[in-house]
Amino acid sequence: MDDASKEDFLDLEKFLCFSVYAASHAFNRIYKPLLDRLGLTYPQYLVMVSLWQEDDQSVRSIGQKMFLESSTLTPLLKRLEANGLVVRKRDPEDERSVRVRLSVEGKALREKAEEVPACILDATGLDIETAKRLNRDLQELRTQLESGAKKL
Amino acid sequence: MDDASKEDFLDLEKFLCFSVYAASHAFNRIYKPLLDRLGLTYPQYLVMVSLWQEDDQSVRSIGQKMFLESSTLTPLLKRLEANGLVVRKRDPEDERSVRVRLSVEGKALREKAEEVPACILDATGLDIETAKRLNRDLQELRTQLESGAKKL
DNA sequence: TGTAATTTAATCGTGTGCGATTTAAATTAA
DNA sequence: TTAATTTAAATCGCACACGATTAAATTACA
Repeated sequence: MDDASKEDFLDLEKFLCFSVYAASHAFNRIYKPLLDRLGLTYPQYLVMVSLWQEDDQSVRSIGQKMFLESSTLTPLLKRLEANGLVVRKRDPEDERSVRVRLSVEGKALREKAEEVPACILDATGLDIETAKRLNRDLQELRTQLESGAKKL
Repeated sequence: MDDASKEDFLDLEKFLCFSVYAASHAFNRIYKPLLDRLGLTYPQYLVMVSLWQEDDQSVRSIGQKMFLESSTLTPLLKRLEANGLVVRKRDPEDERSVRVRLSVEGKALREKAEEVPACILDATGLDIETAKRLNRDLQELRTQLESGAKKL
């Protein structure tokens, strides 16, 4: 590797991983004022979105969709429960599993949350098509990284 | 908004923010085994990359490049110092500022870290051109989000 | 000159995230 | 049927990440 390439490898701006990292934080920051009004954090909001799409999921199911461990989800779900948005209950069919259900308040919050995605899309400054393309590329990237993880 | 669009807005997979969020975690996970060998976490690695590119920076300077607050950086830098990779010292010219310098060990670690970016690029399964394009798109997105943040 | 405003790190509290371990329940094997 | 294995959550320790606040140094300016 020549010196120029070495410099390239050390230029933070050229790190794809860094761009993803920084963009993720930027999203977090832009969501914050909107989600504060709903009394949600960003990961909590994503869990609620998942539950609005499909109520009554197991912790495991939510974890698979969000790529999170129970060690992350359990405390988060407990906080949502403490805030009265969901109810956690062992599945009588399989006592290992915990079902997460929306409460009345949790369902009601959906109305207030409906304006959020449009606000965000607006803030990205992207047209729908570009957003969709970027979305696809990132999903592919994530899939690749997950399959690549085994080799390292 | 008709019902179909409403469903769209609730499909987690269609959330650009979620794709970024998930890809960011995926990067984190794939870096872990590589960085464990160097005794670094992922954010610590990014700080080291910044210092390898330009040694002797203030906390402020690192924060600006990485879009992080001192509340995040100070403990992280203290850990790097505890591990003998950097030295933190008040700037005699301006006592408000803290200069962060690589130690001999910190400089030496660069050799061992040189193989990392190639491993990662390989794991993304992307060719250089696609990686560069995605990188540019994400940088633009971040810039947009930052300027959009003021409006919300 | 002296006081107000600004800048820079650090500190604190809250909430993720993850790996390793633990506990309990369910499934499979012997 | 018991025993071994697997699975699902929860728990624990550690490391970010941020907002709010604080303390100290510097700068602005009246």
